[in-house]
Amino acid sequence: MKENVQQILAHFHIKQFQHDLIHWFQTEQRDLPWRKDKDPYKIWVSEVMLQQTRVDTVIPYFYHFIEKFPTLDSLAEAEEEEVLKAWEGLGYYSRIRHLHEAVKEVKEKYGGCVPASKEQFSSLKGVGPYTTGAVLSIAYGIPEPAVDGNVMRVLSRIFYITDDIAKGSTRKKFENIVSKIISHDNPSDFNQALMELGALVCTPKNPSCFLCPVQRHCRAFAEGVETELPVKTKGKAPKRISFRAIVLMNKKGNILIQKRPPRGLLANLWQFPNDEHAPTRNDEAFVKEISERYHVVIRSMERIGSFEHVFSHVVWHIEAYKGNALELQMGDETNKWVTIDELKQYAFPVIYQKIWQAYE
DNA sequence: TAAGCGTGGGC
DNA sequence: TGCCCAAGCTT
Repeated sequence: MKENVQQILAHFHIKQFQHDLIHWFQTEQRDLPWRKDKDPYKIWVSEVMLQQTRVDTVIPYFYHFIEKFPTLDSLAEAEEEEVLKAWEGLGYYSRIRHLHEAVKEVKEKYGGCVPASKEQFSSLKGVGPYTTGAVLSIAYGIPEPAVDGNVMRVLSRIFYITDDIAKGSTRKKFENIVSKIISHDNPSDFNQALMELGALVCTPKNPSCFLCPVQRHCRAFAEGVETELPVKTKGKAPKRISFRAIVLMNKKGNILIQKRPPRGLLANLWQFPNDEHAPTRNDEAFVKEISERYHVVIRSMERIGSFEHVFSHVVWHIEAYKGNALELQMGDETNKWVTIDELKQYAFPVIYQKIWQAYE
């Protein structure tokens, strides 16, 4: 039997909760680079970077990205290749492709000013319900819910909610609750405080309830069940895929690289020749496959290592080689022979960076 | 609705 | 070590 929102909020001291939470945030919040001003563009960039990504990982990327693209217009005018390079290593690369497309639209349609309209902003590429609420509340002070994993964890404990947070439909229930309890005087600090509390105090494991500013409002703490919340079902085990890759050098000392397709895993990033699409069973078949697909003659080949890389939904096992080759065709848009120096301009996924390190 | 989509850190 | 995770969105 699930309670409705009205029942959940019965006897809940909203004003007191808002004050306890916001006061704590204003005292204890971390000094983070995207909190230095309320520039909607910078807030937006930070929110996209922070999707499924830790604060400590994001900080150096944020500094570098904002230095390189200090304004929305500068990002809108940048080349895709350069933008992707600034995202190299952050993961979930569709985020930056969508952000790039979105800022171009903002430049064209809204003169480079991030729209404060929920309808307009949320229609942009890569902007979902969370990002909409986060940017509108933090940058513009608009009282919209910004429900992420932190908020669902915190509120599942505060209100003893046992819905499975792995289900998409559960987020709406929390948005409904937040829209009832959000501070209209300070929606920015309220939303950020819920997330900050989840990151610093109301953590997934071993929550620090003894120093929680809203302990007196928490049903889970009162019942002693905080470590059993939130309820979250597990995903299925990732598939394993094995294939080979090879770093090829021609007589001029150039390296062959290939741009990945514009959709799917690691879209638009660069890689070394491989047989991912049709894994071969032995060296002979591998040489034949690479020769035909990449229009090269492989003159020598040597194994340089074995690599495993775990993605969210798949595990790659790569046998890596290096070799010398003759090129039979000039390069094109997706297959290029580049100098070792030029390699640095192209964005590679981490697994191929590791293979390059083994080659060097 | 659920799968696809990265990476690095913590325990 | 092998899991779980971290400020989600798209299809």
